[in-house]
Amino acid sequence: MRRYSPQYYSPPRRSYGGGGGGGRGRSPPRRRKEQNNGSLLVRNIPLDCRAEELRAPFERYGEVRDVYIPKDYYTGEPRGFAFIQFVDSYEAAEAQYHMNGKIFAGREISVVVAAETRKRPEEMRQRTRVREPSGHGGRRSSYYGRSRSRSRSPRYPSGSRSRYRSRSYSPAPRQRGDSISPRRRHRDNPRSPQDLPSLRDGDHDRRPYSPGYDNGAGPIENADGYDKKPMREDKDGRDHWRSPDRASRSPSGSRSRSAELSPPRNR
DNA sequence: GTTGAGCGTT
Repeated sequence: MRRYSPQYYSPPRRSYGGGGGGGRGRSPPRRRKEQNNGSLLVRNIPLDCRAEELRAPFERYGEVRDVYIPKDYYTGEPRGFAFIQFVDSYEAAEAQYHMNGKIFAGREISVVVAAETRKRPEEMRQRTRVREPSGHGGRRSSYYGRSRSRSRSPRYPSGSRSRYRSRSYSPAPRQRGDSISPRRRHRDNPRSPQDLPSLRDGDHDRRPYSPGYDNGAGPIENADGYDKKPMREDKDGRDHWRSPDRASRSPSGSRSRSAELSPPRNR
């Protein structure tokens, strides 16, 4: 058995001077070809900052593959930081070095190298949801006050696989000649015979995502007192709306744990 | 091929 000598081992702190918690020291102190995966973490960005706006200054240093602004899973509010994934990690490092401490939108942003690639919902679940120790019923959700205002209902997360996916990311700008799908064969589209007529019309600006920034003021809010359901009420809409547990519900009436894993409903 | 619920702030 090899035991680690009690030598003075300093915990891996942020190696890259993110100056702010970036890097997280998750990366081992080992010298690697690149100390990043091409992902940068940008902190201190305005909440109403758009991915495109962020991408612009960063693209100067390299090709940005993706820009992602994580939002609260439950509230849907931006958290004030963003991830910028570069195609080349070297460029990412350059961008990090140059953009770190730069003034963006009147704020000094901190750019650090991201730890790793994005996390999966599964990981997120464990992360955001504290797993209570089995045995004792000590239910203590002492993680950050995530569900601060649960007035708003989440955009129907993965659980509902709805197409309402709020993608606040802006995919890499595809240069012409490299179209992802030159011809999309529509299998059956009874609803819209034409698939996005004005989408690829000339040099239209790439607007892959229209977030709930509609009015800028509030994301998506139905505080009008109007209890409008986000989900579609189309006739076929409810057809989709089929609880998974309902179909596979055990005859014994045992509650599917799907409900437990499911995010907190609005009520 | 992907995945967006990413390391965070009051």
